[in-house]
Amino acid sequence: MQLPESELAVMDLLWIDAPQTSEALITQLSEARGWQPSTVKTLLSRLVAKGAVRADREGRRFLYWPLWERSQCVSQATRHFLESWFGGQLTPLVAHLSQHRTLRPSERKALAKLLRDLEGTHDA
Amino acid sequence: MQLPESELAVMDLLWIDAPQTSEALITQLSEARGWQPSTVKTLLSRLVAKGAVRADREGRRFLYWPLWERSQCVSQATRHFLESWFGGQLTPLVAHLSQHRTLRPSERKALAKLLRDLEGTHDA
DNA sequence: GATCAAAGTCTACACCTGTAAACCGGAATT
DNA sequence: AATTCCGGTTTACAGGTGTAGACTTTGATC
Repeated sequence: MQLPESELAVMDLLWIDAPQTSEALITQLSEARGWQPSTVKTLLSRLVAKGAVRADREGRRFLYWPLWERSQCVSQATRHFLESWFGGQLTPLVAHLSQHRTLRPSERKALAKLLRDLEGTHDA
Repeated sequence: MQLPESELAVMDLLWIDAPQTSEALITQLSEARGWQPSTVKTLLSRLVAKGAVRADREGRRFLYWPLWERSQCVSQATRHFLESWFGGQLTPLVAHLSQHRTLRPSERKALAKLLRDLEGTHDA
């Protein structure tokens, strides 16, 4: 469930659209990150090896599907991040951001709205 | 400004209280993480090497001070994390947390209050 | 059927990280 | 002065990560 940076780049593409051929992934990542085809192939192998991606043979090539769900990975990464820096709490993170001007007013408003919406939706 | 997990553990102690001797750090980390004295020494060396910590000779031993500011490191780590998973935005993170029941009501309330407070404090 | 090209597998290699033992120099103690 | 002990420096070593070349296989083409 742990995804290093470069493997994440591959997963991100598969989460946007699946299945995809290595060719498609190579094209996108070559452009977006300047990676060589080999690099992408290696990453795909590693992802398949760790069970994050499934490779279905389709004729001569493979079709790659993400097996790990994005939301799962996000949860994991988020938990880890908050744990490491904010005692596992979200509030201190927001406090930090606001203290450092990193929380733009638009974001603050969006957040406030989101919280207002939640207030009703969720149970007490 | 990048701090791997284990070095962060050392910094966390120095951010709580500085300066500290290696002995003090070793004691705490031996207890908290089960690390051998050598491990802590290695981490201190690495931190000094990368300029995150200063070692001031005091008689036979050193006193260690954090040079990197916690808030700086937090900002860096946060930016990186949000960038990696949420397109650099905070709102999607909160949305994710709320969708996955990871946002306890108490946290939600604390957050709402924080945002209300900010509303006045900050400029338009 | 021989050949080519593309997709996949193996090998590589340097750097980072976690974890720690070995060693060394000087201060404290006997 | 000899010995011990403690803090600091060096060396170690395996596993993960970024990045990619070399080699292999297999369908496609001449």
